[in-house]
Amino acid sequence: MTSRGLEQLKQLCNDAGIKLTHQRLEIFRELLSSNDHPSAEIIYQRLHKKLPTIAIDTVYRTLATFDELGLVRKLHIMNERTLFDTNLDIHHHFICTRCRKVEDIYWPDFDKAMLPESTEKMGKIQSRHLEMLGICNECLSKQENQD
Amino acid sequence: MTSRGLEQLKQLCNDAGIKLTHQRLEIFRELLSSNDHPSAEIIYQRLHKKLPTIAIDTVYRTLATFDELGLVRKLHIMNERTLFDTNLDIHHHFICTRCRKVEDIYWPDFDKAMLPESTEKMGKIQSRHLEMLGICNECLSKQENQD
DNA sequence: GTTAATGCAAACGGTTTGCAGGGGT
DNA sequence: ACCCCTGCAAACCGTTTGCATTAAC
Repeated sequence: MTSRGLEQLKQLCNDAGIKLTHQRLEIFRELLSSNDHPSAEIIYQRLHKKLPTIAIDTVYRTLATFDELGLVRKLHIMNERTLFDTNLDIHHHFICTRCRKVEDIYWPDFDKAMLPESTEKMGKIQSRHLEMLGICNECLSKQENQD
Repeated sequence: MTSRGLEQLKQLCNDAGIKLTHQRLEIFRELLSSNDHPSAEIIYQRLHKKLPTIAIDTVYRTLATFDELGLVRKLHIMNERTLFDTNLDIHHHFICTRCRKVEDIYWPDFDKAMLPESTEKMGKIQSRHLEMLGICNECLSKQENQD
């Protein structure tokens, strides 16, 4: 959600004909400052300090709205709760199978690469997303310390 | 689940020290004949004709066991129920966002390709999985017919 | 003032678990 | 005979929905 400001939210709400409520603004602000890939639950917890009356279903509803507006993208990784990606640039993900951390990966050469012919025959491809599973350095070093 | 037979299941159960029950055998047999990516529910429904007394939780438990044995692989796609992949060869997926069909894609050149340096620095990568989202030809032609 | 959005609570759906009885070794 | 596995039912947990109230326009 880099390089976007609160002004843009106002504009987007206007264009979409929906109201710019206090909750939407605060959830947007929270997403702006998120560098990770938070779940609805995590966003709710972080927001709860500032907005003690906010309900978890409002967070879900707002994230669904933001998804429709193209402000966030849903991630379905492992069997966990849905994560929300605020980075709209074309990118991919490294996922630590141990601590479940998700990190963004940029690989422009791959994004430009032609797909195999067999794939093109299956239908019209709209996007490609690469998931790399492994163990992150943090977990690897923890493992060494245990030995 | 190509190129594997029931003999292998017997061997695997023996090695793992678990029992080769009627249910496990039938679920394995069902998976052998699956060319798609069925959910636990679908496997349950298909099996119900042959084994009317089988319970859905047995299907879940058995699939979890098979996952541990490396006989199937879980797929977490869109926000749906978990799908089970019986194809253990290295491959990727084309996913139709309209009808939610999942098709296997082989791309050996990509499997051999070096990852960007930044990725290697994040940790030890164990596998990579590519998801291509789009509209399948079947859905595309349905769309044309509607016009 | 009108209408859409929120908060609350209850429902939902896929998946998991505790337990007692049954089947494989 | 032993004990793991199954079937049944109930719990579980993330997410969604119905409804009355509240707040944005």
